[in-house]
Amino acid sequence: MRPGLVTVPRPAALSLRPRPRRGTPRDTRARLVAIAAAEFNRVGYHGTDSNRLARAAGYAPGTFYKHFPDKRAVLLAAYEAWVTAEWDAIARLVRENTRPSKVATSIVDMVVALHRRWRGLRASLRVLVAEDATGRTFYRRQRRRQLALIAALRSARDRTRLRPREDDAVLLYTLERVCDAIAEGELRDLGLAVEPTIGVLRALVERSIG
Amino acid sequence: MRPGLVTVPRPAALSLRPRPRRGTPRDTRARLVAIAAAEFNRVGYHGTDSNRLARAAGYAPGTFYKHFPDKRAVLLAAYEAWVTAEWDAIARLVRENTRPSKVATSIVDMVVALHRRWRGLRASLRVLVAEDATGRTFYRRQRRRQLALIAALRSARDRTRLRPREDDAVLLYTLERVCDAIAEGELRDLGLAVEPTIGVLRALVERSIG
Amino acid sequence: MRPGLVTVPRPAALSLRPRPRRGTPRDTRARLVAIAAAEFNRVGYHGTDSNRLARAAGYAPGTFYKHFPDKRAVLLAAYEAWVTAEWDAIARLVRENTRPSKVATSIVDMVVALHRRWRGLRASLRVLVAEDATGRTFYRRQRRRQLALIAALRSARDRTRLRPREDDAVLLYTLERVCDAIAEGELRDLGLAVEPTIGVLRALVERSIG
Amino acid sequence: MRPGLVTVPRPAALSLRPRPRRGTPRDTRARLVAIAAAEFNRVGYHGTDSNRLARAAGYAPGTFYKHFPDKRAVLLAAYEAWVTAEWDAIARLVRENTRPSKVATSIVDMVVALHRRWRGLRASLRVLVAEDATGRTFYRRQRRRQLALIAALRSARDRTRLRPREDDAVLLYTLERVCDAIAEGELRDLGLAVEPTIGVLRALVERSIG
DNA sequence: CATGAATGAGCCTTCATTCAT
DNA sequence: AATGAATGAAGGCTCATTCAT
Repeated sequence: MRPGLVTVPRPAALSLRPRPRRGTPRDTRARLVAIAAAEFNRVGYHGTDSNRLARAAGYAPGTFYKHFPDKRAVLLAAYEAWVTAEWDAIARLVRENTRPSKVATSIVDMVVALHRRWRGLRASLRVLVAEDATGRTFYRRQRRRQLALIAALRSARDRTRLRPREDDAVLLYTLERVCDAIAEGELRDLGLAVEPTIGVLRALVERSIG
Repeated sequence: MRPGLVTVPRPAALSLRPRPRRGTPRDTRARLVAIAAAEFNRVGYHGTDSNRLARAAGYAPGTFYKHFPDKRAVLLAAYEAWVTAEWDAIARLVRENTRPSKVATSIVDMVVALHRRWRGLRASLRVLVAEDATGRTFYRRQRRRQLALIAALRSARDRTRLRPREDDAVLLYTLERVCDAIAEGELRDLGLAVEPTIGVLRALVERSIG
Repeated sequence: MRPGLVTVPRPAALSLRPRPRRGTPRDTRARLVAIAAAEFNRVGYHGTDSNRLARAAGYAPGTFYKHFPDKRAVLLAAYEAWVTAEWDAIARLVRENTRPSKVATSIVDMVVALHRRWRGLRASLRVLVAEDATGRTFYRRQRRRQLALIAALRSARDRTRLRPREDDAVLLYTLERVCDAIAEGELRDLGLAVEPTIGVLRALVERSIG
Repeated sequence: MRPGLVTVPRPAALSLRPRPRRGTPRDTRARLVAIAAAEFNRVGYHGTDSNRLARAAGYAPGTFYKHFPDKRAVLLAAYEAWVTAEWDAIARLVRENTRPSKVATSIVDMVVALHRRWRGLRASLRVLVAEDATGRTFYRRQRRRQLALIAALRSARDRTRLRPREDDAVLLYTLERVCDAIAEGELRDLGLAVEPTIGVLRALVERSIG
């Protein structure tokens, strides 16, 4: 299954224009976010031109700025949708499986797949985090959510053992960084095998969950 | 001791001018790299403009382009100096200590310190890696060097045990990412304690070395 | 009658601003081309800077680049308008007159007048032809059009005699080069009389048409 | 025989350096002019960088400006050498032949060959003429010399018939322009045959001389 | 709600020229 | 005579953003 980021509403009626012009603000906004995710993913934050982005979504430049205060804002919206999708999926996997090793495997596999699919979007966000205070703040809020989620996931399984939250954070960073490296092709360029590396990650996650 | 990145040669003779007008290309280049490192560190890659950078180093814009083909090139030069300095320091620590736990501690402390001092420079490089193919290639070459270094360090201590290089890579990524998080203040924002996190890193490194 | 190159549309409504802020792209483009023609004519290709050009037309620099991919493109547009205007005029003269000597005289007079008026624009194009492959291609396309036009003009008058196209080309080059010399004041500097020279041209053209 | 523009003195002694550093001002100047001719011919006036030019001749940038007030001056020097060489050759041909048709043929052939060989240098001069008053003045002085030479050549053969100098000028312009067209490949792009065109030129020259 | 023409600050880069050695 | 490090004015082009319609 191709991991979709944002669901774009289909136009009710057919028209010659690529996209319907009038619509609810919600739909317009969703379309812009979806296109933005694809564009950032494809050419990066600075490689994405807000005018082109609007046109690609079937709108004029001005329309874009009616829905977002600035270019940064769409990236944050797109990224937030991405994080939400990722963690919904993870939560689902946890719910649907009981065996820790199975859970760990499917989580790592999914995270790798998502990072592969959205590596450009993630890189764009990293750029924003590096350059922009707002981006930074946003990013940390996401992290806090993730940390809370992890804690919740584990406490649902095992109420007695109390791992320090610092361990969770380190695991989170490791998972993220290594999956990025896999997605970017860094491992291959380093002459390293991907499967064993994924195996290392699975072991780490399993130990954390188990 | 504040870890310095590049040593700028002092002018041999005193002069009324703020900077010597003529010097060896080596010195000029070194000055430009030093200033560039500081500027990138302070305001990031896109926040640094090549004219200001040259002026800050005491030169005219054209001088900059006599020494570097473009803005990207100074960042790579500055970053390379940084990496070299970091790994020289690590190698020194390894050489000077015998007890694994002591080595691990001093390595982690030093890496944390360097990441703290040069967090903006590192972020700049990350931006370039995200946006530019040359930056990417350069980055991976650095990584390969690091991996080779790690392998060399360990084989010097223990020839029998063969850890897969994949483990080293994961450790490297973890160390880097977590140190960046510490340097950027992410941990604090997450309500996590820095010391225990550093403790986790020390343990990881020690296990890898020991 | 002063030969005009491009007619710039007047704004429909009066406004306090020196220029209308919004207009159809067609009008804006036409204004830019008209100003560009005048600027290139006045200070040459390298003497014209795109920002000043835009300002002279009442626009900001960015507006220029919304209408032309680069500076070269306006020159080509302006020159094309010029060539078209010139040959429309020539075709009109041919249509309106029957006596070959009359036709030859008015053609030469007009060409001299146009070259005088637009000598700087022509010189700018020559610079581009000398320096730029695209300029060269463009120039030759114009030439082909001219050659085709000449052939058409003559065949309309005299179907039997077949002059080789090489003769037409030589005539074209001669006419162009000598008119440029007149326009640039070369003849005067050479101590030559303009009228007799024009007489030579008339004779050549008449022989070609007759 | 490859038409040479400027004869460069050979270094008296062998050395590891590409060129001897010290020499008479005359030699240095000649070397610079020779290299400049080649560079302008290859990449045009604006495409030639005075620093590179100096280096190509084996000197430092400053040396160039010790011998020429500016970049323009070398172009003029190189072009003057070219014109002199061309007209020396023409004068020689006239002296060596008696039959007008033979003279005309060899003149046209040689002019075509020279224009082919030095088309870039000629184009560079045209650029300067278009953009620079000094270049213009210089160019006209050359023309005056040519006109005087033509008059001298003819009067040596035929003292009775007095062709107006205007005719000579028109012939000169035609010859020049058409040879440039041949050299630049314009004719080929126009689908015209070169040989017949050269034939037209020969006929014109012969009629003028005869 | 949507449009899209217009904005303009900003940035990188070039290259002819100088001058202290 | 030659050097070559340094200069700095200049200019082409981008793109996030605005605002009148």
